[in-house]
Amino acid sequence: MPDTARAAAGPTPERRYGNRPTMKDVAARAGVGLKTVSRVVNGEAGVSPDTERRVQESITALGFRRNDSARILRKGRTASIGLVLEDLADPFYAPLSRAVEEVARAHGALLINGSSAEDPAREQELVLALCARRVDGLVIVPASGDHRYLEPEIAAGVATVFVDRPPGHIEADQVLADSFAGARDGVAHLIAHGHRRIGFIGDRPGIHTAHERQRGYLAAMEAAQLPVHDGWVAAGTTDPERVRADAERMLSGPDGVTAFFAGNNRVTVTLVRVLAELDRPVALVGFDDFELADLLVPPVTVVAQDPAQLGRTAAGLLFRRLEGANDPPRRMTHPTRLIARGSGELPPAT
Amino acid sequence: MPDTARAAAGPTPERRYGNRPTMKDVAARAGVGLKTVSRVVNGEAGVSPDTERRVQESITALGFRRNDSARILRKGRTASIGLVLEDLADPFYAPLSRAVEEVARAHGALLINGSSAEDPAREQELVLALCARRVDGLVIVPASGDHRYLEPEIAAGVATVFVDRPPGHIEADQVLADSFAGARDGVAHLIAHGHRRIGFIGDRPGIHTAHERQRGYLAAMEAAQLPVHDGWVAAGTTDPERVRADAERMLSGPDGVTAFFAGNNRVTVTLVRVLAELDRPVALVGFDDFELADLLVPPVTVVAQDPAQLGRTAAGLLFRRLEGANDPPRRMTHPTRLIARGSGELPPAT
DNA sequence: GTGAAAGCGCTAACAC
DNA sequence: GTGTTAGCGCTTTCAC
Repeated sequence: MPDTARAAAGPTPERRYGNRPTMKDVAARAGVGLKTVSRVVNGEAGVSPDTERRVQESITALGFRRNDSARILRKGRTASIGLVLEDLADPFYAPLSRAVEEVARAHGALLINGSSAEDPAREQELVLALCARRVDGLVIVPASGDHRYLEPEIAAGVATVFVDRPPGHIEADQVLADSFAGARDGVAHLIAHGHRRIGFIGDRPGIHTAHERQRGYLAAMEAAQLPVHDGWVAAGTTDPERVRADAERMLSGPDGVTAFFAGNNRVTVTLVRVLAELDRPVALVGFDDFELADLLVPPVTVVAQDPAQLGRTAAGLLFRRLEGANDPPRRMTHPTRLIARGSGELPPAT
Repeated sequence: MPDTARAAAGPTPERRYGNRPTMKDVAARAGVGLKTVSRVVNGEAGVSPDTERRVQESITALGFRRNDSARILRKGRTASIGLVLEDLADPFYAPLSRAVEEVARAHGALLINGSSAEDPAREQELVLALCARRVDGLVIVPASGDHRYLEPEIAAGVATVFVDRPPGHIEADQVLADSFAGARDGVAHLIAHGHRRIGFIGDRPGIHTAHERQRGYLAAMEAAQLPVHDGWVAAGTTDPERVRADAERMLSGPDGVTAFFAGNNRVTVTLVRVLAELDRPVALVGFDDFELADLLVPPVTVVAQDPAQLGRTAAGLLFRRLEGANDPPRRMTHPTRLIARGSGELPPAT
């Protein structure tokens, strides 16, 4: 009985991957050696046209597809990178993720991604799972403040780039927006339009960007020699209930604030809702641009950053590393841009 | 020279994965057998506390992390699923993607995803790359109309679920929203508010959902015995310029439309912009809900579907298959929900 | 131009 | 409890 028949007939041995044919099967059916199949599959030279045809026929007939798991094991490169961020569905991170994907694609790599849900333990679990898969590199939007768990991985050669927020307690490439300057300029913009009592509502101050934006707010107030009352700064979750309660508190009383600076897009949206219910105009500048901001009434003035650009830069840096660049870790800071649309130019209510 | 020393010293052989230690290295350093290390790493029983401690120490010292590529090769399961959709960053698909991720996570699987950019060739390329990685299953939002290329993969046991749009020329599980009924009811809503000249602007009719929604529009008009002029139906890319041009054409002249039904969220948003520039009110109902729809002026009436729910259902179906369910492929249709907010209840301008 | 043999790092099966 | 062996499906090396 020739090999060809043996491969096709008989009691099929329990095979893995739902009984997929292997190169060996293809070789047997085509009556060639294993290596020849490998050559054809990988488009290597040194196969006669006739042999190649026979192998191709065998591949099609058997429905063969190369098993990249085995290939990866042998080659040591997975041609995949990992992306861990807070929430894939967040309108800020979705374009970042998409940009990373495009860069990966341009380099022939697949993207594995996961949402940390702002939970440090989950971030670590995801990152280490990706390392176990031997992704070639990682792009991380940190949820955790301590990344020493990554030291063995980085030492072992996993390229790592942090984006949007810096890593904790380790040195690594990072791509950030200038949160401090952005917030400072946004608040200065409100001050320039006559506001003296300005509230700041931000995300949890443990988050680097949130902290920086709060610093920016304080810097602008101080630069204008304006006092900041205790109740004017609120930081916590971006839960709408919390934001609403803080906003309403800041607005109450004769000394209520006449303007808000919102620390991120979720806070901004909640504030838009709160302010829409008031009978007096209250100014608003928000950090992060968002879709339809220009269609609201009044249109919302924002400090915009470009998430897709952050993602592109981070992924670019990552692939530079993968191609061998080994200069010291660098921090790249992207500027923000104030977009005046109306809500930030409202004068203080009298 | 004992094994321990041999592993640690001497001219390090060129190893892969950036010179990562293997179980063999861990075993040598701990002075135990390979299988014992495997047991400890995988939390299997049958290791004495003392041995376990030694192995753990060795793991930490060496910075060992199990190579899942090798594990996958051996076990035949990758504990990962693939998701291919149009655009990860689209506000409709991002929550779908996130929902699939959550279900995957609950089943201990990672998610590899890719954007097809509505390009059939790119969809196929991505899907086959995922199959080569031997993902356990696939969730696909089709860009292509012909999925026969998947036949060998499905035959080989790759579980596949289509979501948002049905597959072409193959049988497979599918999870859809009821586009036809949703559009029909949305248009009937406009008719109920007195409109007789209603324009439909949709996505390319080659897309299943776009086609169904157009059918729904026509069905509602016919049910009300309303004529549909040639110029009242426009289908094409969701490019804002195209949508704007079509809308302006439909609005012009004494017999211009008094209301629009928009085929998806991108069209809706462009129409909101166009209508905001007019000096007369024009009614609008859009397919797909979107953030801030309730804050626009007027608030936008929509036919809502729940993308996260679609994703959850699809992923749930996928894991049912992975757990062995082999009943015939099924189609699950989710109902849509009309949310009246104002723009769809405007009467026809006189 | 082609193929045989070794081995990537792990787990399964079985021995001790 | 612990270790040895074989082999997952591929690529690498080297011989023909």
